[in-house]
Formats: sequence, structure tokens, C-alpha cells
Amino acid sequence: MGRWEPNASNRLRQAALELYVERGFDETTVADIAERAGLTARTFFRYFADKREVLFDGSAQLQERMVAALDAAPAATPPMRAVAAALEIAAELLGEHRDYSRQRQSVIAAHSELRERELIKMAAWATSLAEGLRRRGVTEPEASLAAEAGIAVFRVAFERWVTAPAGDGLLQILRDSLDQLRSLTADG
Amino acid sequence: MGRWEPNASNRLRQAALELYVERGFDETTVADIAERAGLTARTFFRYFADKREVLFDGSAQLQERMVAALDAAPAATPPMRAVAAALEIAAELLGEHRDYSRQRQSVIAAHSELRERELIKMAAWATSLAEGLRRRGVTEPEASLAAEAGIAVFRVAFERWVTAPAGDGLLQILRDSLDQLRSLTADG
DNA sequence: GCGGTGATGTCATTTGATGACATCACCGTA
DNA sequence: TACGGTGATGTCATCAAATGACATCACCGC
Repeated sequence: MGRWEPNASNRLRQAALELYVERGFDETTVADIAERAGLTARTFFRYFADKREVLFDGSAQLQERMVAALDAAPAATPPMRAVAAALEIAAELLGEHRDYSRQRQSVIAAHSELRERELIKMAAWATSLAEGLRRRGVTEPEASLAAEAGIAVFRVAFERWVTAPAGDGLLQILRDSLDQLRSLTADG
Repeated sequence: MGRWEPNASNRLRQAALELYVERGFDETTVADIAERAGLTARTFFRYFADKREVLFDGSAQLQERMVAALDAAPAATPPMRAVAAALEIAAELLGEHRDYSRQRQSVIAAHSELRERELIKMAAWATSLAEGLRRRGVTEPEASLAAEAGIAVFRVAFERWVTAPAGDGLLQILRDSLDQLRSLTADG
């Protein structure tokens, strides 16, 4: 793969994931990634702000889809249900790529710096969902509470999905988890 | 402050916070921090794993207190209420230092790397609370759901507390927020 | 073919982070 | 008092992350 081949960022993304899996995140340098992609380290940093970002740059698009789903919910929809609609979109999209998700998650789980980055991406989801709720007339602190709680449920559901041997899809696990949160808060 | 003065880690902590406030996180080098503390950069890294950690190393102690509070709840306490007991301890302890909390939070809010670190510290709280719930016989996924949702509520409550002009204490805001989550999930 | 434009490379530099080893202060004890 | 051990700190060297300045290349429209 030479200098002017197309899809530079995709090549970098794939090379990075491969190397993170093969030898671990800490043991992979940006120079390694760039070399495998047929580019230089300097170019890597033109596409990705840092070494971690290469695993997370799809997050913004997913966030847009979630916000769109939230905006699309009928005006009378209660806050938590509107959030659920957004989470279900994310579940559907991610649910289609179980093998990739598991591989990616195993890399992230093994490195706290990557978990940090994942957490802040999900926190960004929560922030934009809260913003969307406020656009719908939901006031604070209800908007932030619904959004943060929803993301917390999503995190647990996703973890269950990638960890479980097989079984249910992400969407079903997410719905179950939302029900379970309702039970927990009801008698807590 | 010379080489063998006592309280090296406290001096480093204070010097770091001062500099982060005065000129910002990015504009502060570890060498700057060490110099103000009368030490060397190498010594800084003996006390703190990285430049961010200096703002977060009290988190582990707080976590211990929370887990102790959770363990101390009567066996019949429902999961969400046991989590609430743990969060209330944290609220009481942090609630005593509002000025410090606000200063520290303004530094953290201004830098995504610091927000990342804060999120992973709170995620660690959630993990240890879930573990504590399982010790009490709560099964998954309820344990993780209750813990993650509780931490989400705490995060929102804390944010409200440091942002608000004055008014209620953190403990009261936390309790209100827990009630509000109950309402939200009930009709969502 | 010419020039503009965007993508990439090259080079230099700062800083974060860590290992190896030396040095210093302090403490207990002979 | 002198001694030696121990832990804290300093010094030095090094690697890798990250970024700015500038050069170079491929491609595209004219």
C-alpha cells in the first residue's frame, strides 16, 4: 500500500485494530500503525487526534442517529421513553456487528486509557440526548437524569451482549435492562 | 521548600492544582509542578502515575467509604436503596468542601483529558458498588444496573451542586435526584 | 502543459513517561 | 560515636506521543 492509495483513514483504522489485537495497545506505536498502512506517523495524526481515537471515531455518527431518533419521537412521549427510542436505534446499528464489537471491546477492556476514551464518548451521547430532551421541553434536572440513566443502562446492556456466549440480540437485552431498571427504582 | 521537606505528595498536589488554575492544564508541565513543590519531575512520577492523576488520587478512599456504607446496610435493604446509602456517604463527605470542589471542577470541566479521568474514576465506583451488591446476593444484571444508574444520578446531582449559585447541600440535591429518577422511570 | 489545491512526507522540537543507577537524610544499634 | 541499612530523591538516558513549519507529490480543471 503506497502513498497515494485511497482510503487512508480506513487503512489506518484497520492497521491499528490489527496491531492492538496482535500485540496490545501499549506495545503498538503510531509509527507501527502508519507503516502497516503505508503512511507516516505524521499522517496518522492528521486523521486522528491521538492513538486512541482511531477506535472511536464512529461514535459521532452514531450519536447523530440517536439524536435524530429522539427528535423523531412524538411530542407527548415521556422523557425516558424518548431516550429509549434513541438507545434502541444505537442497539440496532451496533447489533449488526457482533464479531467486530467483541473484538474491539476486548481491546478496550484491556487498557484503561481506552476505557477512558469510551466513557467520554458515551458521556457525549448523554450530553446530546439531554440537549435533545430540553429541545422537547423537558426541564433540568430531569433531562440530564433521563439521559445519563439511559446511557448507564445502555452500557450495562452492551456489556452483557458482548460478554454473553450467544443468545439474545442487543436490542432485546437493552429492552430487558430498561425494564429491570424500572423495577429497581420502583422498590428501591 | 527543599528536597527533604515533609509531605512531598501534598506539596505536589497543591502545586499542580495552583498551576492548573493559574495557567491551565496544557500550559503546565510536570517540571513546572515539581519546581514549585521543590522537587524534580522524576519524583512527581513516583507519586502520581501521570499528570492527571494528581487531581484524582482521593477517589479510591472515597470509594472505600462508599462500599463500607453499602456493606453496612441491613440485609433486607433493596438494591437501589443500598446504593443510595453509599452515595449519601459520598455526598456528605464531598459536601463539606464546596469551594474546593468548585475550583477543582472548573479545572476538570475545561479539559477533556481530565473529564476522561473523572469518568473512569466514577466508573470504578460503579464497579465496586456492583461487586458489593453481588456480595449481598443481588444477581446480575440488577447489580450493575443499580450501581451504574446510581452513579449516573450522583454525577448529575454533583454537577447541579457545583453549578448552582448557592442553595441546597449536595446531600439534599442527591436525594431529590434519586426521587426524580424514580418518577422518570415510572412513567417512561 | 500549467497552475492550483489538497494530501502526504520530512524535519525539528517539546513534553510525557519510565528504567537504571547514584546520592542523600534519617534511624536503630553496637 | 560510628556504622550500616532503608527509603526518598536526584541524575541521566531514552522512547514515544504529539505538534508546528515547510517541502513535495499527485491529481484536476483549464
